[in-house]
Amino acid sequence: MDYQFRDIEKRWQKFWAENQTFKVDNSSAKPKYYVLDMFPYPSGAGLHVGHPLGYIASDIFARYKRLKGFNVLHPMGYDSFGLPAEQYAIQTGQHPAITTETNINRYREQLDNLGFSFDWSREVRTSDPDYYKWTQWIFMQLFNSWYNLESNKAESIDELIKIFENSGTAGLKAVCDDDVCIFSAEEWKELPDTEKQTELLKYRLTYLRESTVNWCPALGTVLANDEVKDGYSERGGYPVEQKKMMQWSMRITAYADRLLQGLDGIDWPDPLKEMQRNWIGKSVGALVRFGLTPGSYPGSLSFGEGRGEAFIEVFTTRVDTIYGATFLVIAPEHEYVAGLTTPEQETEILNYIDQTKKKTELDRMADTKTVSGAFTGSYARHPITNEPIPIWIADYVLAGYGTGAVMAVPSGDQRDWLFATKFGLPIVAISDAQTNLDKEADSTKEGHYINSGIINGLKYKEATTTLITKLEELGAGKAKVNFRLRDAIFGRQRYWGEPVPVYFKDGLPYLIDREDLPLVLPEVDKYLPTESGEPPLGRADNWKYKDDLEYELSTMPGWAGSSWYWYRYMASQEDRKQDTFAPAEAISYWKDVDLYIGGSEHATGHLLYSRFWNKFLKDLGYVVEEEPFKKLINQGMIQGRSNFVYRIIDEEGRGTNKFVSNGLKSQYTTSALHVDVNIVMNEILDLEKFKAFRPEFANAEFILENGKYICGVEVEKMSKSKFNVVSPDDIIERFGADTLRMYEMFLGPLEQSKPWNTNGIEGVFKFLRKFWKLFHDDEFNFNVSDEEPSKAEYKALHKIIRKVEEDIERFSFNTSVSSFMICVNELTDLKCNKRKILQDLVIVLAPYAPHITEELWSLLGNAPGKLSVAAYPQFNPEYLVENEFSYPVSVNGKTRMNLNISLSLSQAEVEEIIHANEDLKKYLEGKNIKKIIFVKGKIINLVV
RNA sequence: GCUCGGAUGGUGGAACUGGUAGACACGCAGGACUUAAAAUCCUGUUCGCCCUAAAGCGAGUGCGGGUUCGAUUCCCGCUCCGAGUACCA
Repeated sequence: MDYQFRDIEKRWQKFWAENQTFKVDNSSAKPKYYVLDMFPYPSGAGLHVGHPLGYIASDIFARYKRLKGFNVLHPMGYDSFGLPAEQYAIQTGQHPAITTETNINRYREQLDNLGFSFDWSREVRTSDPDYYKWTQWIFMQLFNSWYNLESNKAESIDELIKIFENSGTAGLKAVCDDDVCIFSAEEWKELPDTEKQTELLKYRLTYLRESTVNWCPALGTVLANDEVKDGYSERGGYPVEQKKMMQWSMRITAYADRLLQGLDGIDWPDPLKEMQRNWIGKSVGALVRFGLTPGSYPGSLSFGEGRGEAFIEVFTTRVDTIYGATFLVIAPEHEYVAGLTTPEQETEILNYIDQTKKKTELDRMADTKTVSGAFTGSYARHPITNEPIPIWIADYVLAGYGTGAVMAVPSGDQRDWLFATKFGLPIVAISDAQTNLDKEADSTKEGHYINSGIINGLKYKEATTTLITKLEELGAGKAKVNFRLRDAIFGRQRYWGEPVPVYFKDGLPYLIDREDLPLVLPEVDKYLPTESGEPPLGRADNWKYKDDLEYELSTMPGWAGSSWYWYRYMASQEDRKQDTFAPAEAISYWKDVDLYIGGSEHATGHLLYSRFWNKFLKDLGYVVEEEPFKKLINQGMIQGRSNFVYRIIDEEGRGTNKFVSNGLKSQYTTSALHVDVNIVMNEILDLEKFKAFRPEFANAEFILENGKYICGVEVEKMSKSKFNVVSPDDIIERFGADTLRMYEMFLGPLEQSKPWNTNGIEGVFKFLRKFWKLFHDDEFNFNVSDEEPSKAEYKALHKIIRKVEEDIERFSFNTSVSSFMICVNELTDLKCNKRKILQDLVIVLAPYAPHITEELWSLLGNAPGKLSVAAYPQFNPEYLVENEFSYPVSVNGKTRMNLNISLSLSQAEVEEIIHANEDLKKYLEGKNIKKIIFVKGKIINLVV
């Protein structure tokens, strides 16, 4: 029989499922290897051909590692909470759980058709109560923890209470809110319980606090920073505004430094690490206080009382430029603005604030060129020179970063320079290396300081340390590290997410008892906010803890369930009966993910949150590794490739039913129409299928070139409306899963983005048929010989054994597909049907094309299903040893001819051959050979 | 603006530490088999020059320069495309 891929693939997929071929144990004499894919959100559209790219790569890797003798954990699951199912529920009333279930079944079918070697017994679904029980449990651990900067890790809140009881806040180094109280042990003990709880909330790693959030009215929920793109929601593209709300947050900032440092030790793509570094945004600098002498401003600022004079605190990364600070700028939202504004300036300031408020986030971003601001009328004192410094407000200073106030150094900072120039403020040079100050600012760190009091004549490094010491002496400043990273908002006013396991008493949040987990999502009549604007959970009947206390109505964000899921996979079905998210033995066996494959769009979301939760769980001793994902590969995005037909437009500008081929379209007035890519092959339109594509095309006429209708091409996002979605199901139906797997790899480097193009898939299909043919005679009878292979046959085999090893280890899957083709072409030419060659070749190819190789493996008489645990053949370099090499001989770097020369010869002997060679003479034309470059096994180059 | 990628035939791409540029495949052209088509197989296919072929010559990895016996690969300067990020003090 010819290669019957449909029958073979179905049969082996069934065999693997029935025999649980890829089920893995949590213990083994073999070394462990954990290969993980980013689990999908099961969307209603199903998988398109771009989705499996990463899964195919990871499956090849997992299968290869099994052959190499590893105990491989390779699981799959679903990130099944999310907005689309809920939006669908709002429109149709269908419960999101039902939609999700349907979509998951469809995904599963599609994944099964690709022949992946997942251990499905370990599947997880984040929306499953047995799973989100543990998401809620982790939330509870975070609530019960604080971050101790002394030990530099998270500790139990009970420890903090003990500290308060023993010594109050004295000497405490903790990550906490800015407004924590200072108290002694005695004062603490005197506090009523509600106040104790209020205070503790300021330390908890997940906490409730009034904060400015990204509110999306259209979605009716808050969004995290990474879910907002250019002022619009990432999902749906709705406008997002800033709003103050009581919100659950995660104190990820406590881990900022560890998240930054951890990047150095992990094998991730550099651009991705760089994105995380930028997102964390560490800047090293100083906090400096500019004093406000009582009477120098009109308002009565109460903030300084009892603690010395009032001051404005600024953050700067260039404390060395402090002598160049000629004014201060504070954000329009800064809390002192009202207190600092003099009566004369009041109108101007109020106008300016008004103006700023009207600007949307987007305007503010787009319009970075216009300089605007207003003078408060008040002055602060320079901390070192005591000179009076005017205080301005301007919207280029952001309330949310640093202290919301900056010292403006117009000679060293371009924005400050523009501001000073516009408003006529002084620009003072501070370095002898500064040039062109009348044209622009110069932020150089070179040169020696001038006009700079105690640092005159010094260079950058000494100046900085000198100043910080001085400021500390004066009590006017200190070194400070600032991060751009904000705490992560954790609540969503949505239905389809994990309920927060919290109830309220006297307005304060308390955790439910652990025994009451999971807190199961209640039924609601509608998936919309309540009439009073409460989240959908407010609609649930009797949604009260112990029938009495109000539950939290927000649910958790999409990233909650995905921030720890790789640990749940470590728990087998048996393990999941235990009362733990994963047994300690399983965690200490699997430890971490050795290889993680997924898209780079998760750089500042999932991949950062996961690292945060992992570090937290490590602090508490539940997991063993500081970093969860040792090696990470970003697969490229597969874009769509749209095809177009060109409809001719008549004189009146109406579309006709006549279509012109791409090459001739310039001779007519046309409009381009998307045409379904599935009826186009190699840009040639299938005319009959086109006529059937839509009723109005049934009588379409065509103007052809060379008898064919050639379509236009453009690269766009893959989407239904562009008719460029290619489904893996169709490809598998036509060519089989093995062909699809190999073709997706053959398309190009894994990490590179590329448009999907079905042109060329036949090359891979032909390859598999040729491979099948090696094992069969012309009548397709299985025909394998036990004869001893020739040297050439061994050579072909061992070349591929080594090549595939090298390629897989460096994730270069496309090149090994080429090499397989070369190998099969060679063996076909050699008419090789020797078992000793073919059996090993079956093993080497198995990770790429698992179905056809399983079939041939059992046809060769081996135990069915044991291919996946066969041993990868041992590479023997002896078969590749050559004693002659065809040297390219070049003259002045230009290759002229090839010469077969024994590899054992020395340079002197080779030179002799060169000098004696007649054919070379014509290239020399009497010129003298100055030098002969000879690289053994590579090249001979004559310099003349 | 800043950061990070990338640019090689008609197309996808290969060339791993500087050593024969264009592997492998698609497409295209021609041929064999066939009544015909499909399938399969064979030959050619970077561009230019030479009537054609063989042979040969010249150019050639976005552009300009450099290092080197030798550069797709290393260095400097630019152009274009893509991604991320943005008054971050």
